[in-house]
Amino acid sequence: MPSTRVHELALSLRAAYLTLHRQTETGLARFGVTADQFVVLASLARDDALTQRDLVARTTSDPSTLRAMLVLLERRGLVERRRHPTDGRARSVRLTTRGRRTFNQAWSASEPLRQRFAAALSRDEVAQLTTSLNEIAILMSRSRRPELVD
Amino acid sequence: MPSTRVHELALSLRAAYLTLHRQTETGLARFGVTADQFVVLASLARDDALTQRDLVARTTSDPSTLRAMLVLLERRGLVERRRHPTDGRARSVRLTTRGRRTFNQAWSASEPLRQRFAAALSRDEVAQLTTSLNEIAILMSRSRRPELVD
DNA sequence: TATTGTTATACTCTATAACTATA
DNA sequence: TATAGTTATAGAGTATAACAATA
Repeated sequence: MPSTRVHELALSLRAAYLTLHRQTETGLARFGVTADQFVVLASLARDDALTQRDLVARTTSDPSTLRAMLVLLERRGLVERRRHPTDGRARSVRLTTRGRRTFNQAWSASEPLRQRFAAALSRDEVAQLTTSLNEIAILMSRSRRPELVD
Repeated sequence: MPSTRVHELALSLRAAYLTLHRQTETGLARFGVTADQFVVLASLARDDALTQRDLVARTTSDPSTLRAMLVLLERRGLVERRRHPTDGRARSVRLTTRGRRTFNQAWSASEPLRQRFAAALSRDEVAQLTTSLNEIAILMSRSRRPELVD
C-alpha cells in the first residue's frame, strides 16, 4: 500500500473527525458542555455507573485527562463520584439528575448533527465504516512502542 | 438511520482518530514535532510555498490556531514566513532547509505507523474509506449554524 | 506486585472578538 | 466592502512521572 495514499486517508480521518468535533462543540455550547464532555456523559447515560477505568476505555482517553474532565463536570453538578461499593481503589461515577437532564437535552439538540453526519451513507455503509474504524483503532493501539526507523 | 448507530459511528471515528493521533505524537516526539505540526509540515513539503489561508484549508484548522502553530514552528526554525510577492495581505509560508530535513526524518520514522494504520485494509478499501470520510467532512462543514432542537 | 486513581506540572491546541492592513 | 492575518485572552484537553491507597 503506497504510503502517500495512507497519509491521505489519515488526513481525511482528521478532517472528518475535526469537523464533527467542531460542529458538536458549537452545537452544544449553550448547554455548557464540550464535545469531549458529551462523550463522557453519553457513556454514563448508557451504563448508569462506571469506574474511571471503564470511562477511560470507552472514551479513548488518558486517566489523568479523564480525571480533569470529571472534575469539571463535577463542579458543574453534572456527575458525581462515590467510593466503589466493592473495590476500595475505584470510584463509581454516575450522572446526577441534572446531568441526565442536560445530557437528554444535548442529545436531542445534536440529533440534526447525527442526521447530517450520516446523510451520505446507507445503513450498510454506516455499519461498514464503523467496523473499519474500530479495526483501525484496535490495530493502532497495539504495541505502544512502535519500532521507528530513521 | 437510527441515531444510536450514528453515535456509535461517531465514537469509532473518534477512537480511530485519537489512537492514530496519539501514536503519531509519541512516535515523533524525539523530533520535537507534534502530530498536528507534522500535518502542517507535510502540507508544506508537498507544495513548497503556501499562504496561511491555504494551510488553514489543508489542515482543517482555525486561522488563529494555525498562526500559533506556525509561530512555534518558526521559533524552532522549521518554517519561515515572508511577505507574499503579489498579495500584500498574505504571508508566504515555506519549510526551511532544516524544516525539510526534519520532515523527511519524521516521514520516514512514521512509515511503520502508516503501514500499521492501513494493515487491515485493501487498496480499494483505503480509497473507499477516504472517499466516505471526505464526504462526511464536506457535509458536516456546510451550514455553520445548524438548526438545533430542544 | 499490580491496579486505581491523584497530584503537580507544563504545554499544545483551540477559538472568539476586536483589530490592522491590504485588495 | 471583503479578505488575510494579528492580537489578547481564556480555557480545554493532553500527558508524564511520582505518588498513595487498595487488591
